[in-house]
Formats: sequence, structure tokens, C-alpha cells
Amino acid sequence: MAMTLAMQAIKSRHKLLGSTWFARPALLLAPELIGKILVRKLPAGFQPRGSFQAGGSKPEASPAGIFRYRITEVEAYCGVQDLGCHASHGHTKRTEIMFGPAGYIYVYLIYGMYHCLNLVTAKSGEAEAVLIRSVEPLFGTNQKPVGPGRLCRELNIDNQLNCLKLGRTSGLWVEDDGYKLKPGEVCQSARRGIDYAKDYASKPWRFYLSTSEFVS
DNA sequence: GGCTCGATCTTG
DNA sequence: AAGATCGAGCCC
Repeated sequence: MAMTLAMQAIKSRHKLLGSTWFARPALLLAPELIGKILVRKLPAGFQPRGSFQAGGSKPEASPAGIFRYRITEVEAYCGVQDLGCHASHGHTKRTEIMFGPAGYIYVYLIYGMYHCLNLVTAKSGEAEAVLIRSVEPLFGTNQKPVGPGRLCRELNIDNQLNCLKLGRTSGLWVEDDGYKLKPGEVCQSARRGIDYAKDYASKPWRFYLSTSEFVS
């Protein structure tokens, strides 16, 4: 399919968000990630399982293999003092990436069968990250990649991406297309699945788009 | 080396 | 409501 002028215009407005953008506290960054675009470049032959060409039933054949998703739900994990954060146990092999500079990918295996995608934020030594919980596909699809485990399965995200830097090289990055949220559209709640985190379990550090169906 | 448990999802 | 499934973290 030929690239139209309108498509190019929209594409050129997309701004790749780099390390500097991510080098802020997770609590500030998490709500700002809502409405941004998660971009996944899949290897040749791979594609999201439910994708299809708009108006048809055939799988989408994107030559570039690039798929975009609006981020609809995230959680902030805020360093060693946050008992819900993996880094609360200090420097370990698994959490070392969180102590590093912002803009890196932290993927871990959960329950032996699912992966969770996190983006490292804040400055080196702070061990903060944002968990991407749900996204809304910006292309035709039958799948609803709702929930962190299903999201990673849909986007083919696993340990191979762990510790890589966000960007075209790793095949995973974040863009800002200028999409503006309405005031009050981002809601907050307690984070999921961290009952063990004592007084941090009830912190309202989950952020989600109240107007989206793509929320877990 | 062995034990425990989890930032989940599916099935019944 | 419970099972799948495996590696990190921790304690021998």
C-alpha cells in the first residue's frame, strides 16, 4: 500500500522519546506515559497474533514489521524503599538493570509462564521503573492485549529484551505523537498483586486511561 | 542443593 | 477457586 501524504505527516510528528525523557522519577513519568505510543518492531515473519488488515480477515502484512500501541495502563515502582518494587531487596542480579540509567528495558518472568515489561526511569542509582500493564492497538486486531502478561505475549516480549536500551536497535521504543489527554482522563488506583508490600501496597501508583476498554 | 513464592492468566 | 510452571532469592 502506498504511503499517503497524510500518513507521512502523522508519522513525522512522532517524536522518539529517549533516555533524557525517561530520566525522571517513576511517579512523575508514569502518568505521562499514558497516551504515549509503544512501538514494537518484530523480526521478519513475526506479527501480533490477532492482527489483521483493516476491512479484511487476512493477517496484516506490514513489510517493516512495525506495530504501534497506545499505552493505557501503567504502574510506578519507586526504588529500594518501595516494598512493592523488586529493587527493595537491594542490588541483585535481576534488579541491577533498574539501578542503571533510564531508558532501558527490564523484563522478568512471572509465575513461570508470563513476562512483564518495565521501562527503567530516574537517574542511575535510583532503581525506579514503570510497569506497562496494558495498551490499545493502533491497527486492526482481534486480540485485546490487556494485562501485563498478555501484552508481552502479544508483542513477543521476553527475556531477550531484558537489559536492552529502548530504541530502534532493540526493536522496542516509545513515541510521542502529540496526542493530548482530556483533564481527568487519567485515573489512579492501588497497584495490583503486591499484597505483601505492607504500607506500599495501597499507594495509588497505578495509572490508567478511564476512557479505554483496554485496561485490566 | 533445596525450598518458597510471585508486579498473571486460563479454565472450571 | 485453583492450577500452570520456573527462576530469583534466600537459607542451608
